[in-house]
Amino acid sequence: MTIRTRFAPSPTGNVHIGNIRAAIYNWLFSRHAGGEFLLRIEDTDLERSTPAAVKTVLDSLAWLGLTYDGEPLYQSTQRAHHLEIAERLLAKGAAYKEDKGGTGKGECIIFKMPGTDISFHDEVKGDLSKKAEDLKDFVIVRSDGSPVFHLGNVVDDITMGITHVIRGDDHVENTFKHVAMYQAIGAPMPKFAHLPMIVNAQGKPYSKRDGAAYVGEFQEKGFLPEALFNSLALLGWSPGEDLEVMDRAEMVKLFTLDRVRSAPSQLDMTKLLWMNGQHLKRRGLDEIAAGCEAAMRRQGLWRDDIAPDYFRAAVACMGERIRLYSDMGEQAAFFFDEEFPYDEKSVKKRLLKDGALGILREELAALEAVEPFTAAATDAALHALGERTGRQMGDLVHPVRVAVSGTGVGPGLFDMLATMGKERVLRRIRRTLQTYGG
RNA sequence: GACCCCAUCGUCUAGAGGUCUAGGACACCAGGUUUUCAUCCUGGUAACACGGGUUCGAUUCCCGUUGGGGUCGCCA
Repeated sequence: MTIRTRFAPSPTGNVHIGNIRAAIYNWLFSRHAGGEFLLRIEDTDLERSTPAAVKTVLDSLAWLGLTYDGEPLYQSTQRAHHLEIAERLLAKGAAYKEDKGGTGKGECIIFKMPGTDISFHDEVKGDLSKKAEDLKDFVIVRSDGSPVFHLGNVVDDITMGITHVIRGDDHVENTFKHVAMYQAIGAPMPKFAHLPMIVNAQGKPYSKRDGAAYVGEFQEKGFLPEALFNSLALLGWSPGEDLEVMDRAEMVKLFTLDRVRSAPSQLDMTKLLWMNGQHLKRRGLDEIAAGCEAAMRRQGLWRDDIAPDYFRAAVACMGERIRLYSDMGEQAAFFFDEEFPYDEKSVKKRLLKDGALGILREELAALEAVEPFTAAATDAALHALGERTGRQMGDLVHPVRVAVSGTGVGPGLFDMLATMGKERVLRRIRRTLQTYGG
């Protein structure tokens, strides 16, 4: 029998990380078993389930590389079938009609619980059971004739041939109802696995107030999909042997449900950031440059006059200082903008002290003579100047750094100078001298 | 409130009765490398919620307490 799992989101316009984590586990589990991973769009709430909302789901899956088999099943197309099953349950006496009053008007169809205790084996939580008196009958078809979640969910899982239902912890209580339905319908029972919630520092369900809660937000911030994937997979699952940084293939190979924990866990943004850096290292310069460019466009920092080669060189120069694509725009915009701002503190500390401007003038002269303008050559020139004047390298390096970048922190100075090129460097130093030198 | 579930360093976790003076990672602290920052290297601080059992022996098994979470819709 082929293992078949599914992801069954109801499109609301946002895909929560807890939800996508469930998708990741379903995907990992089926790919590990050589089975299928199906997609079902639970779009019965027509108001919220707009084409745009569906697209958000599809985009999130695609971004994370969660490929699904076959075409997505839209639940709204199954309505007739749902109602047919409801009729059959009615005929069997497993359901009954009643006017419960209250919200609805008229009769609805109610599923009759069997009156016995119900138990099932959860693949991560173990044996779960509930007493008959704690189980209540529930509506499966509203008085307006529309099927309720429980009916559609179970019937669709049966028609799709789902063998493993892997979903969030918030569904455990529903599962007792679902188990009863499978029995009443006479369909083979899938295996169930309930995943712990992702919570915030207060132990409450993780929400966007805790940083970012939707897949799209992480994408916008410039996170790598494989880093989010890796981090989310590790929230509740561990392959053992102290393995942490993995690509999808490694996780597929190692993933098993019995190594999934049943305690809720917090998402730590700092560790996610570290994870992102780890995965960034595995990417090539071209990919990183492309990601940084996309991020800068989103940040409104991209300029069409940035030469591709210069951009790549600047990204390479920043090296591992880039942990997030958005870092390029936030930390290294000075590479491309001649109107870069000067950091006040750095100016005070490095330019307006102890004759620093005088040193900068000498350095300008020394750099003017450097040809070709390589990192090694500028390095040598400033070292020579240092020897000649008996100054520490620190006294020489900092004024130049602030003069060409406006900030006291950044890549290694000589690499940065070589990357910027002689013309740009000299121009910036001259302008700085004019601005602050009087 | 009722029912169900959960409980190892600040965080994510390893640990499936002795191998645990509890291991790893992030974060943090100290030192080193570096012109700055980041990276990198070395070292360090830091946890089995509590109380009872079971056992020769419990982080590991059982019960209770405490704490936390989930569910109690003609939402999904």
